[in-house]
Amino acid sequence: MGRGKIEIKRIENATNRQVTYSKTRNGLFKKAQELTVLCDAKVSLIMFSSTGKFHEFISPNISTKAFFDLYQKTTGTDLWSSHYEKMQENYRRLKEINKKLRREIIRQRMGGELDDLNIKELQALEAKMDSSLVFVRDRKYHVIKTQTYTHKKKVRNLEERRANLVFNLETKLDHQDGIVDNEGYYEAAALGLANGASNLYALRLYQGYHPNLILHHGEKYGSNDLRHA
Amino acid sequence: MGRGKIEIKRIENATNRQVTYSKTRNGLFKKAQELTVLCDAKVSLIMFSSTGKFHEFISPNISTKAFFDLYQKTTGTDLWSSHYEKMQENYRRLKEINKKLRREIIRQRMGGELDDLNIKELQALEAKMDSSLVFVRDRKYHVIKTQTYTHKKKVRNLEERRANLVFNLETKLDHQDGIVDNEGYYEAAALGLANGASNLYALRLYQGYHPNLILHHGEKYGSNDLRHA
DNA sequence: AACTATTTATAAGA
DNA sequence: TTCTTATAAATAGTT
Repeated sequence: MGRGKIEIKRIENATNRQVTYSKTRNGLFKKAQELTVLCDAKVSLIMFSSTGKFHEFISPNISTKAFFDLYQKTTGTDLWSSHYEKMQENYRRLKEINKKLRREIIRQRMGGELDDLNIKELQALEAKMDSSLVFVRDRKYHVIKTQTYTHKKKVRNLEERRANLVFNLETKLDHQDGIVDNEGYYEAAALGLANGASNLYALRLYQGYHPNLILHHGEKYGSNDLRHA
Repeated sequence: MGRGKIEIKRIENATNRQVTYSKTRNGLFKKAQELTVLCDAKVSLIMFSSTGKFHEFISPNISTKAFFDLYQKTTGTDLWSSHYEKMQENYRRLKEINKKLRREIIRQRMGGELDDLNIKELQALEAKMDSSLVFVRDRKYHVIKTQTYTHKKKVRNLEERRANLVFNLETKLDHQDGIVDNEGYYEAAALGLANGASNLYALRLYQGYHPNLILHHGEKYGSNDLRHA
């Protein structure tokens, strides 16, 4: 509107463009202000000219921050998310470091940083460590005891099984006489029961500690029940 | 502008207000759009009606996020800071918890959570604690030794000083003969040097541990130099 | 939502 | 930039 009508396209003349920007900007601000008052609305109007100049209007009944919060709440968008993510990434990283430190603390802190402690603190620390050590030792002995007991139980189980199998085999052989001699021997060998081999296994098992090893040997007996011993 | 001029104040009639809001909003959007094209500007226009209805225009040559980033960069304000602060507060809080946990770990972890460790881990932990305990004990003994040495030094110092004072007093008495007998005795008593009292002090000091106690007694000798012993 | 009389905004010129 | 002014554009009140 004015002396002549203009086409809505970029004004190439920089001066004209600047003038039009200035005029229209004022018009917009005035209208925004009117809208705020007349209609009790909240308006945020921000603009940057082609030369980067910045102008802003915001309704006086709200702060910029509150306006943006309202904007986000209304639109459901989260303009902070990228910032959040960066911080959370940082947060996770530091959390991981802390986790590592926690582990390291147990192993190394005892040896260092004692210089800051006075005699009382040192005595308290010593007492606490002493009693903690008792806990650790108790636990260790308990584990060893349990493990030994379990091993003994397994061995007992194996020996019983061996005895049964030997008994069965002998009974079988007794009943079948010499008819299946070779088969009988083959079976006994396959089961690891021929001669004193089984006793050797039992001895080893008693000395060994690793349960998996036991099970591995146990499987040679063809008995899955051992897994639950 | 229209059939009649209106005063720029809140329109009380809700329907009229809504109509005016709608018309003016469209006008604003049109102008914002024109400004964007004619002047190659970046415009953000956001508004909320009195009933909370939301409408937005943003120049197509920029995203909302980029616009806000530009806004912050230009204005120097940081709309994220409050969010940052909340997170940082949370962060600080968790850091404090971690700090406490770290201390607690040293004191309590040894006694608990041992159930998850196997025999090898227990043995390693026992060994580590054992050697750590040696460190603590060494440190404790070192502190005790240093403290004892310091005490001995102080006592030696006190004894030297006492000897000097006694010597000076005797010299004084010798030179002044019986003229100031009473004064001399008074002075000696005030200084805590009469008869064997000073020896008792020295003995106590040697047995005591608290430096302040020593200084307190030392002050009775009227010598501030003892503070630096 | 349209109409339109009237007000308001502004293009061009100074 | 600002002022002026002719003219375009927006819109208050009405239908």
